[in-house]
Amino acid sequence: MNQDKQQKRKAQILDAALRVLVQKGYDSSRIDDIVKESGMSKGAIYWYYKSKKEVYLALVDHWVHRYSVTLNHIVEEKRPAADELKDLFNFFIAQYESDTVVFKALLEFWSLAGRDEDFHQKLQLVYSDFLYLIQKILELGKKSGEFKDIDITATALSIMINIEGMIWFTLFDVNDLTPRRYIQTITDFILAGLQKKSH
Amino acid sequence: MNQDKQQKRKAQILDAALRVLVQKGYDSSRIDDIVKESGMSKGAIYWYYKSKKEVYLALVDHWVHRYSVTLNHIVEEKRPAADELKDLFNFFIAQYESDTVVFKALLEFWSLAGRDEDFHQKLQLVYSDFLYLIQKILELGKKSGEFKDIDITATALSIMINIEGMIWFTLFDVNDLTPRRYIQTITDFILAGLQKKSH
DNA sequence: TAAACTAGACCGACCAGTCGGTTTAGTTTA
DNA sequence: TAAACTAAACCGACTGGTCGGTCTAGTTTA
Repeated sequence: MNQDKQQKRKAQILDAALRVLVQKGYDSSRIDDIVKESGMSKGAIYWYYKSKKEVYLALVDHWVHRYSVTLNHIVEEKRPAADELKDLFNFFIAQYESDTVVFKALLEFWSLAGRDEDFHQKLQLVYSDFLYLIQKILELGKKSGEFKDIDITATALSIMINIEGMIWFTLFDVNDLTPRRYIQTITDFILAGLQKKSH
Repeated sequence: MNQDKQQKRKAQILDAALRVLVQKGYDSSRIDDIVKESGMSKGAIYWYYKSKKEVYLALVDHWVHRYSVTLNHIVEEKRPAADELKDLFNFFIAQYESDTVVFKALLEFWSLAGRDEDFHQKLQLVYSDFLYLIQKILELGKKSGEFKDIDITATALSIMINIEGMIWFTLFDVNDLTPRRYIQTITDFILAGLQKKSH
């Protein structure tokens, strides 16, 4: 069986695992749920992954890989820092509007990171990279004279937290506030705080 | 047995439940863990609460009640909106610095809200109230002419998300960034975005 | 024909909640 | 005031069910 087919099979398992994860949470998600959801057999799942935990660790990698391609692309081409930030926000809006399930899963992984060292290590790395990426944008804006002299680390974290905060919309209602309007508001807000007055 | 003793017993259970919750997560937390942690017997716990779920639902109420006293106090006395906001932030810094365990538990409750209707309803209410409180402060600042004409709902949510974002520090490391420095940075940031230029 | 499966029985560990019984604190009786 | 009584508070062994992971015996795919 070729690599492609194997990748498809793995993706089939991970897709099922993702759906199960957001419905039940990690601890209450059953291998048999993944069996049902994926349409594969228990044997097949244990053929590709050696344990339940391995499945979910692979799920993190799967999505990190998907996201990092686009994210790195945003920073690579040199443009005004403000535009790069906007692209970043827009990417996550688009992501949210096309499918909220990944955001829901994220919450579960945060929770897991708090009590499992393997998940903690993996996510620590993911977030270090993500923060580094935002910091690069901020530094760029600072060096080019586009941005004020702000605390880059703290600002980067705030930006990240506001993006991750979209999880909130998957959980609760806020009057008629949409993620799009939310992100647009905080984009304006953040840029107002960052940019030097141009007049 | 008098009310006081009963309340003490319940607090003893809830304290233990909180510690167990952050160590194991909801689904993997065992009644026997609470037994061990509280020094009480299984029978005693089931005497006060009819199920595991009831214990944790009571835990939410317990802390909501504790927090709401202070929070409402901050808004009650009429002072400049910026000062009220600062007090809000300072309250959560103090809270975090004295004990991070409640922040960790919060994450678990968010996760639970995503898959359990009872927890969802309870937290929806908690957050509606909290958002309402922040909105009141923002409206106050707007009416008094202290603040610009911002999107109150979206700004309130962003403030809340940045506060809740302190959870991040219980999970991961960011270079040498502390919650205090983080909150101070975003306080400046937010106030800069909100306040009218005073010169 | 070897790898990639399917179906599902099975094992051992684990655990929420129950229940029969005991203790404690307080009240009534004689 | 001491014995008898009562109900709340509490104890912990036990049960019925659950589930991750294994394994077997056969089938399909490339």
